[in-house]
Amino acid sequence: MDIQLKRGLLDVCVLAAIKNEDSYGYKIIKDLKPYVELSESTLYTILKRLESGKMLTVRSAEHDGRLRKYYHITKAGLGRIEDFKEEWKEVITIYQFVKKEERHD
Amino acid sequence: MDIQLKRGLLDVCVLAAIKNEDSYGYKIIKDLKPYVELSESTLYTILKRLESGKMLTVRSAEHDGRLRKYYHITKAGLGRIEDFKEEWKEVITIYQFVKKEERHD
DNA sequence: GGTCAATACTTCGTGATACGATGTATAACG
DNA sequence: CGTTATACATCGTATCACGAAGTATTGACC
Repeated sequence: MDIQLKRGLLDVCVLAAIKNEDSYGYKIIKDLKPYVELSESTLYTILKRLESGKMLTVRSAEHDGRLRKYYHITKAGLGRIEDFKEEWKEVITIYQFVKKEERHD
Repeated sequence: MDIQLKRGLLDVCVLAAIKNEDSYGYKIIKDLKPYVELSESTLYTILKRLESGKMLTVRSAEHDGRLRKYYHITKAGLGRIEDFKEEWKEVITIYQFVKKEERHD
């Protein structure tokens, strides 16, 4: 999938992935795989961005002797998803414009 | 509208704007305004990118003593729009994932 | 017990790109 | 004659997704 097209989607996807249940990096990637593929470097960049934007909080926990960082969505994070859904209406309008411009010859 | 969300849309919008009729910079911006706002610097960057990608061809013409550059879509440009429509199916899947992850409490 | 895949997180550098700022030049309007 | 609209161009910057590379542990296979 085109990178540019993903850009507006990834942040919200990650938020959606932790919305119902706290999750951690590796699991987020696997959960999103059927919908969007993203590399580890991309994910961790996103998680840091979302954290500094107070869209989520982090909690470290040990699991089988290995460290795991669990991410928990905040009110702002939930708000971000709602904003996205609003903006989606504009996106649909744009898509319709692109589709509409058909040559009927 | 969120810049990131626009990123995958702008190129195709510009192509759609010249699809049925050759157009020029200033007119493209005005035609797109109801759907997406984009600045002149952005547009001319896009037009150059699309030109070097052979998505369109350019032709200079005088209009009322002023220079105008008319842009004409190529086969590749039309193909780009079709590819976009295909990719859109994936985008819809992603959107549905984001929407689906609702908390039902 | 040694090798390898899977799990899990981190850092660095790079290329793509939307935008504001700024500039040039002409036409139209009052 | 000043202002607005038309029309195109360039430069620098910030944001961002990604590949590459690295660290470290667990578990399976032979």
